[in-house]
Amino acid sequence: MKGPDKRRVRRPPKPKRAARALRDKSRSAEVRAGPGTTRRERSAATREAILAAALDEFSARGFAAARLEDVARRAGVAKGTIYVHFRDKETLFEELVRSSLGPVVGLLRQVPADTLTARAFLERLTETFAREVLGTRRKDVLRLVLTEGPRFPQLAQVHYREIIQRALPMLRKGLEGAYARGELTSDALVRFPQLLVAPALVAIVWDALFARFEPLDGAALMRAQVDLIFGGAAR
Amino acid sequence: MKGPDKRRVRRPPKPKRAARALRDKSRSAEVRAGPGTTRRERSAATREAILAAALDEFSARGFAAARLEDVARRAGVAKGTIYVHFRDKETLFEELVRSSLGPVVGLLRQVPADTLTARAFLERLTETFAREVLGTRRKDVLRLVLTEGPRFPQLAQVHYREIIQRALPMLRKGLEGAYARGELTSDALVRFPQLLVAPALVAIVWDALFARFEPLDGAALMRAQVDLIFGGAAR
DNA sequence: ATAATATGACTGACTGGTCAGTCATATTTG
DNA sequence: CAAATATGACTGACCAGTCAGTCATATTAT
Repeated sequence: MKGPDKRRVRRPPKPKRAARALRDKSRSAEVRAGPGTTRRERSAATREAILAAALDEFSARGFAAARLEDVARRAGVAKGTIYVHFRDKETLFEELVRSSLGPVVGLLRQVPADTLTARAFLERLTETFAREVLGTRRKDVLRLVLTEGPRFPQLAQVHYREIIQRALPMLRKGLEGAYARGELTSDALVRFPQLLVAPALVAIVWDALFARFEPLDGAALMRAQVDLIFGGAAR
Repeated sequence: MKGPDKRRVRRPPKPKRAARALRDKSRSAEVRAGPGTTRRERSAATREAILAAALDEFSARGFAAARLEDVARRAGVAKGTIYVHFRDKETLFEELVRSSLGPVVGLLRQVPADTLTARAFLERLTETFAREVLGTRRKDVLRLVLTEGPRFPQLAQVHYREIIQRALPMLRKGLEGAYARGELTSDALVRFPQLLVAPALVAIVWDALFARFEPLDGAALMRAQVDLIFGGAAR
C-alpha cells in the first residue's frame, strides 16, 4: 500500500547520516546504562527511558495528542527506536500501564486481614496505597488509566481482571469478618468496597484539575475516610 | 507535505454544489426546530443539535480524537455550520460544558441546610446530584471534565470558581453546624467535604471502564456513603 | 590474540493519510 | 433583495509508522 521503491531509485548520495548523532555521546545508549554494560542491559535501559518519557508526554498531552517524536526526543533517542522496542503507540501505552501498576496489587495483598483489627487493616491498606501509588509516578499512570481507559477496552478489561477482581474480593472478605464481629457498624463498605478507594481517585482527579488553586492531600483524604468508617472514634 | 497543487489545477466547473443537500428537508433547520418558528429559534435549535452531537462524539472518542466532520454529520449539518455557531473546536467544548453543568450548582444550593437534620440534608443533596447528574447526560459532561480538564486550564479554572468554590463552602457550612450539634461523630467531613462527592466520581469512572463487566449503581453508592457517615444508623 | 564476519540497536528522511479551519458560493427568510 | 444562515471542497499543517542504511559490539574463525 505504498511506494517502497521510489526511494531506492532516486536515492541521492546523502553520505553519513547518523555519524554525528552517534558520535554525540550525550544521547547514546551508553549514557542511559552506563559503561561496562552488555548490549542487553543497554537495550533495556533504552526501553525504560522510552517508557519514562512516554509517561511524561502522555500525562502532559493525553494519549491522542502526545507526539511520538517528543517522546523520542525526551528519551534521547530517535523516533524509529521506539518502534524497535514497541509495536506501535498503543502498545507503548499498554506496556507503560502494565509495568507500572502490575506490581501494586501484590503489595496490597500482603497486608494480612486476619491478624489485625479492622481499623488497623484498613489503615495499613490506605497507607500502602498512599505510599506506593499517590506518592509515586504511579499516580500519573493511574490517572491515565482513568482518563484514557474508556478508549482502550482491552486495557480496561485487563485492569478489571488483574486489579479489580483480585483486590475487591480480598477487601470484601476482610470486611465481612469485621462486620460480623461488630467492628463495623454499617454494612455499606461490605456492599461497596469501592468506597475505600474513592478518596484516592478524588485526590488524583482533584490534583490534575485544581492543585494550583487549592492543593489536596490524598493520604489525609484517605485517612479521613477511614475515620468516617469508624465513626470518628480515635484509634 | 504532499502535492497541494494538482487539485487546484484540475478544477472542474462544479455548478450547484449544495443544491441537493439543502433541498433534502431531512437535514434542514426546519426539522430541528419545527415549522412556524422564527429564524432565531431555528438557529438556536441548530446550535443545540451541534452541542448534543459534540457530546456524543467527544464522549466516544475524547476531545483530541473526535472529528468535527462526525459531529456535523451527527447533527445533520455541514462542517462549516459548526463554525457559524462556535469559534473553534475548543470553544465548542467549553460551551458544551458550561451550558450543561452551569445550572447544577443552583439546584444544589436550593437544598436548605438549616431546616433539616444533617442526615436529611445530605440525603437531599445526594438525591439531587444523583438525579440531576448521574441520571442524565450531564454525567457524560462531567466525565469529560474529569478526563479532558487537565488539558484545558481555562476550563478547570472556571469550574473551580463556578462550581467548587460555590458548592464546597455551602456544604462545609451545613456540616459545621451538624458537627457542633453532635449530629456527626467525626469531623472528617467538615475537613474534607469532597468525601461526599467521592462516590459519585467513582461511579462515573467505574461506569466508563467496567460497566460491561460489573455495573455499579451510582445512586446506591452515594447512599452507602451517607450510611457510612452516620455509622449505619437507619434513617 | 586478532582479524573477519554477523548482529541488531539505532537513526531520520520520507510517505500516506488525517483533520481543523477557511471561504467562495448557495440558500432561505424577514 | 439584503442579511442571515448554511454548505462542502479545499488547504496547510501535522504525525504515526516505515525502512534503507550506519555503526558499535558480539561472535566466530584463523
